[in-house]
Formats: sequence, C-alpha cells, structure tokens
Amino acid sequence: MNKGISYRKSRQRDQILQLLRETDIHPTVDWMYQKLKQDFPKLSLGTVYRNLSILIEKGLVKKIHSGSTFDRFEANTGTHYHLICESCGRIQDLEMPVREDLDNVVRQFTDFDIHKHQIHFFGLCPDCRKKKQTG
Amino acid sequence: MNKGISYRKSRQRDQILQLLRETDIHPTVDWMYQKLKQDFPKLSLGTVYRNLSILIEKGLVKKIHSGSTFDRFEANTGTHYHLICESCGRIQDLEMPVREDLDNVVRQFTDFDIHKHQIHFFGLCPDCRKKKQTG
DNA sequence: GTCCGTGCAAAAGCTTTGCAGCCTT
DNA sequence: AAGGCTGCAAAGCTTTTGCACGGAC
Repeated sequence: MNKGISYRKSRQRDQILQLLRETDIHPTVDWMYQKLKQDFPKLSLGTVYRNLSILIEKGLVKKIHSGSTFDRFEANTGTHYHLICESCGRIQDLEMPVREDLDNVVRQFTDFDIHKHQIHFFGLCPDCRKKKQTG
Repeated sequence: MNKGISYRKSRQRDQILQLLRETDIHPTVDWMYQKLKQDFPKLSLGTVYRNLSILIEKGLVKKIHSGSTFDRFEANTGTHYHLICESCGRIQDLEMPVREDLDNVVRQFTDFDIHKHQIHFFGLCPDCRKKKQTG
C-alpha cells in the first residue's frame, strides 16, 4: 500500500480527519466538501478524495459501502456494525458487541481464509417510521 | 415500485435470467454483456441494465454491493451470506444457516425498525492463498 | 394499433488523475 | 532544494436516459 511516501502536514487533511471525528453521520464526500469550503473557499473535490484515501491508508478512516451510488466515511475504525435506513439512507453505528465467534463458525463451512466480517442491518429509522405512519 | 407496467416477453431478458441461474460467480454487468453478445451481436449495455432492473423489481434477481466500483448480480434470491475474496474480488455463497435471531438481538439495542440484515465475510479464497504462499 | 423493448449515443454521477505552482520539511 | 500537497480541469468508469424503430400482445 504505502509506496515509500513520507506524508507531510496538510491543514486540509487535518480538518477532514477532525470533521470525521466530530460527527456521527457517516458523511459523504460532498457533505465534507461543503463543510470544508467554509474554511478553504478554493478547496477542490480532488483534494478531499486524495486525503480520504491517505487517511484510509493510514488506518485512521474507513470507507462504508452502504448500497447507495456513493460512499460514506467514518473515523470510528474499531469493528462495529451498522444500521442503515432503507428510506432515507441514514447510517448509524450499532452499540452491540461484535460476534467474533461468527468468523470461526464460517471457517467450518468454507475453505476461505476468513479475516473479518461486516454486518449491515436494514430497516426504518425512527424519523422515517413516523413519517410513514403520519403520511 | 411497479408503475402499472405490464411487462412483455423479451428474449434478452429471458436470457439474462437464465444466465444468472446457471452460474454461481455473481457476475458483473460486463460479464453478462460479453456472454449475451454471442447470442445478440447488437446487444446494448443499456438493455442489460434495464432488464436487470426489471428482474430485480420482479424479485427474481438481487444486486450485490460487494465494495468494488461496480455491482454484481445473483438469481439466488433467498437470504444467505457471502464470502468475498479480498484479493481477487471473487464472491461465493455461504452454505451457512441464516441467523434470524440477530435481528431480534439488534432490536434490543436500537429504535430502528429492523427488517433484515446482510453479512459479508472477507478473506482469501483458496486460489489466492496458494498464490501468496507460492509467490 | 398500442405501447413495451431495443440499439445507439449522449449524458449523468461519482471518483481519479495530469499538471503547474505552493507549501512543508 | 526536494518532493509531497493543492486547485483546476480533464478524463475515467459505471450506470442511466432520450429517441426512433421494431416487436409482443
């Protein structure tokens, strides 16, 4: 992964990381871009993408493939599961213990060398449930 | 979803479904396109995409978001888990009972209205493991 | 005859990349 | 001074869409 590059300090990169650490909404690139533009009016999307990819390589950020056409990101790098609202796309961390045992169970069923697993729970978030009842 | 459209028969659509039912590799759109072109030399990518979306709407096909930049598809519409090779991207169905209980456990931890869950197990497939040992 | 399906091509949406100048070390 | 970082713009890749014609019912 690391091609022998020694990274330098960058205000933009620091801000991206800070932004991700301060929020729990698992933002999209565009959300971060809009926020950061307040501090860096000339910011370019390329810079956001490039820095996210560096932060991921450093293990400080993770990319989430939630099923939509665009990716989301988080600074919560520990293993955890996600709740995804099927109506509004909102993602929320799940405060539930990780089932380490699952990987071992799977090893009995396959000849893959299992390394980790990921669980997405899909459903309706409280807000969208209310809307459906009312509307 | 269905906007009141009554679908007609289409050889292309039938072939796409048959193709998906005959394989277990969870193909990409391009893989199907190349295969189908042997029967329909003038086939267009748009047709493949349009028909896949109709088959999904009918509940005959499912889309898999595996983490790559493109989607994969399967005709195995029952609930099941996936094994994904982190090296070559290969996807394999997991012959392991679905943990229906997980959804109930999660309901205790959240106010989301849980509907289903999805598990992806990541690791190395046998082929890629061999390559790493040899190379 | 109606109207859905198709091929073709253009466009859209998200992400990556080439380049010249700037900033960090 | 060296080389990573930035903004800008162009390009890339996957998927969607408009259109006119052909095919299913």
